[in-house]
Amino acid sequence: MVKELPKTYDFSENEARLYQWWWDSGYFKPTNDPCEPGFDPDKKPFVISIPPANVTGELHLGHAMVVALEDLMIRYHRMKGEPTLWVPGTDHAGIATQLQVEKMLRRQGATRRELGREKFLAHAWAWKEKYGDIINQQIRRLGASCDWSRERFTLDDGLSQAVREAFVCLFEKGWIYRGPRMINWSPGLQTAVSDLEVEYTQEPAKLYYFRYQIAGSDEFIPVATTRPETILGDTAVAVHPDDERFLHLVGENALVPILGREIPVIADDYVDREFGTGALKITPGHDPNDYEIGVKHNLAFINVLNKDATINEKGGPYNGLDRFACREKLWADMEDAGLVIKVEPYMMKVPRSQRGGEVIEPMVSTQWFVDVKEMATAALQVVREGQVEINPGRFKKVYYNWMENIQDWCISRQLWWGHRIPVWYCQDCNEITVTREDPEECQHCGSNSLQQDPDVLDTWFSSALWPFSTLGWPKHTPDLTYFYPTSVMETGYDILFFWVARMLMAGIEFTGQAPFHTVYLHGLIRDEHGQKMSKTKDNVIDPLEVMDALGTDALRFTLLVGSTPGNDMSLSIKKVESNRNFANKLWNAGRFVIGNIDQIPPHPQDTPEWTLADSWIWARMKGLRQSVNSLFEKYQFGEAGRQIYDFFWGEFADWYLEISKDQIAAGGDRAFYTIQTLVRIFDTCLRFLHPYTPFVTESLWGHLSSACNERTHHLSPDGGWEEALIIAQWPMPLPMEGWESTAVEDFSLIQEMIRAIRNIRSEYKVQQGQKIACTISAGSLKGLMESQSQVFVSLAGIDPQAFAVVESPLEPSDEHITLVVTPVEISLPLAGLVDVAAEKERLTKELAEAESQIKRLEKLLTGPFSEKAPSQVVENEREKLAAYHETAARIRQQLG
RNA sequence: GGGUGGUUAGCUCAGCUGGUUAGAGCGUCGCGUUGACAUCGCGGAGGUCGUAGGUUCGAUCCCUAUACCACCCA
Repeated sequence: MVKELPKTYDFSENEARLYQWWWDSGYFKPTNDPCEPGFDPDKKPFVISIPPANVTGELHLGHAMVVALEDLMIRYHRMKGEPTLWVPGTDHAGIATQLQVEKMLRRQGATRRELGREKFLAHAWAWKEKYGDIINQQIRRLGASCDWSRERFTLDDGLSQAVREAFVCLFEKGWIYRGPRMINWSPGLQTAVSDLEVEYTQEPAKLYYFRYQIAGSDEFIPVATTRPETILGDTAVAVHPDDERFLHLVGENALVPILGREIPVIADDYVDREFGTGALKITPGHDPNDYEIGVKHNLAFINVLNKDATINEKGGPYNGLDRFACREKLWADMEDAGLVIKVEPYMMKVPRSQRGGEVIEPMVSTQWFVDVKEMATAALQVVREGQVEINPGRFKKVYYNWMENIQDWCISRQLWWGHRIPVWYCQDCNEITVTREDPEECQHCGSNSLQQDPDVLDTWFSSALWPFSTLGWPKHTPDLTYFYPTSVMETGYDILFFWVARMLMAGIEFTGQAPFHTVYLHGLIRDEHGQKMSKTKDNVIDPLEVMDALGTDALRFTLLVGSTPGNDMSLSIKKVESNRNFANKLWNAGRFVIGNIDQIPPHPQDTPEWTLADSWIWARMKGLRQSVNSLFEKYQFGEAGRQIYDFFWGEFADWYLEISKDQIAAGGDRAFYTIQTLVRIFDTCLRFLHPYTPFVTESLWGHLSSACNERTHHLSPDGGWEEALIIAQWPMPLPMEGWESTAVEDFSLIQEMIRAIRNIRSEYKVQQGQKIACTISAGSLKGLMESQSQVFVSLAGIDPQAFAVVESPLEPSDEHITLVVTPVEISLPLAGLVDVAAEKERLTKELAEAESQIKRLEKLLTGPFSEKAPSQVVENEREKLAAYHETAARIRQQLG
């Protein structure tokens, strides 16, 4: 006897316990492990490396989406019996973590610079030790079935070695170089950032018009700029070569306002004659476009900014002023000097830091870069040739476009937290030494006065190696040999360039193989009105709060079923609530099934005589098995989940469960085979749902399997009950046997009839419990209808004493309501209730509808349709027409 | 400037190789609670699938143009 299950599903009681049990039982580890005895290298594994979360970060919905999708894939493949590995881990997140540690230090009254590098790093590690596991605990709460014994961190020794190896390899190939280039400088963070870390926002600004005086002349060139402070770094004035207004001035010198420095007037067709005044000031030191022109015309490069974006000594009287204060001051001075023409309001794209939002300054600075051209070509090729699939496919275009126009990657960061650049400068010969092991002496002159480059690498440099560095690369470990390349890379489309593209480049370069065969990209999660979630809008949904309130399963199901690949989704608590309800519905259906197991007779007396409902639900389940499996193969997890949901709730719970009550009450073989069917269908539902809602399904399945085991082996699935649902066999499609479509058609008719009766009961306000009489005119379907009498009695509230089936058509009568459900008619003698006029109207309306359909179909079938459309389609329409003819005839007869 | 996605019921979204009466959840309206489930059941209302053309026997779906929204790249 099974213990009584509570009336509502209590997720809080199950989640942590089940998770621990799964882990303790070793289910998260690959079944075929190259480090264990009995390993079979020929079995194909399914492998995912998790997108590493920021080690000091907190769980947000983006993580929840990643985990839900990846855990779904992992659990699905595990249930299919494949050796499955999901590698978890975290990222040191250079800037983010360093900022957090600095913030903490500031509260303690210390700064990074005061402490010095070593002490600061000690604090950072301490911080990581303290907070670094929070995110992993939160990921566990989502049910992530990753192999925690293989957890990695980007600053681990092994991964650091991988970074070192990768850097040295690229350096030796000549693809890593150091030099002054235009970069994006973040004054607040005091570091360079890559192009990808800069966002451009459209903002109202001003366009400043002023005079560029020509030296030794009264003439001037009017120029416009959005950033007057950069005037201090101007090294030319450019005009268009065809611009007759200024052509005579080319070759002359212009005077930089206030500073009085002389700079050349040059001609270049880069100048847009339509924009501003048609002439351009050139600041090669502080504008990417001007930089190009500066290189082309061999202009001087003047950097007028300090690292904190104050003006340096090149700015003369403005030395020490903040960039924006300088803008004001310089402009005021120019006004006094009579150089100002006008100021206009102007919308401009302002470059802002992706982190923090401060205005980024383009600046020439000496940094380390990777020349990625060759790697990009290779990474482009694997996608073009289909070795790597990107899903949804439209992102291929985006990927191509990016890869084809890729720029060199600035990889040095002026931070302390990260992988230090493995380059040593010799104090004696000025040569550099780049080695895999920390060098004792200069490779060139043997001197031991070496100084390591102070900078660290972009965090994405180590992330790019993630799929193989986590498996042991550069060592040839058993894990790397067996599990690499991995299978699917699942992540948000927002990091396609940041990460996916770079992993492909690095993977091919360092291992000779693309790191995965499939890229699956999900969308962003927005609030219920499609707005981006942000703290300022106060519309952030915290996944932890949602899990506390409604359960992990509800959140996961919502994320998985509410989204389509690559598309953003709107999330609302209401949606999660309705999926919490779904979990509860599952629970209660489970209570019913489990609670009935002890009603099953020990043995069947005979071979099964299936009822229509039995056959129908089994046929529908077979359809579901095919559909779900084919959808999973196409990564259509949302649609698959929806279909399982609909089947479970709309067909199994709403119909079969109700019918099963009578069939169980009948006892004997009827009860035996009904309970067997209930168990089998419910078991299959749990298996299908497990990747979506692992906790409630595992919990129920445990109760189900033990109840069945205690009762009889007749309830066991083929192969018996596994020890846990997480490792139970995934339901594969079953071959069709030919009887299925008839069962589905017949039962659909019964459903339609029952709905028609319920509808009329509702319209005529018949009390819920009141049984009514019913006569069915069934023609050749008399046998079928008689066999379903109990179904009508139970589901349509029919009085069993007054249920009759006749072959002949029904006589029209004012005492009865007649429902035409072709090919049958139902007569309900609602004594005293029948509103004759209303009935006439209802039937007339139905007739009109049928006639209009007849008209439409006749027109269709006499037209070119019947010749051009496939015969099956035409046949379907013919059958419909015939049915409408029949319906119309029956209604006409009733109308008299 | 180049590109991508979206526009379907009051709201949020499905609808995957074009098949002829377009689905769900939530909301809404009516009825209903002593044995699986009120975190529920039964029933109803609600959409000329952004607009205009085109292809086709047939278009929410394909093509062209266009409007609006969002995003990406420069």
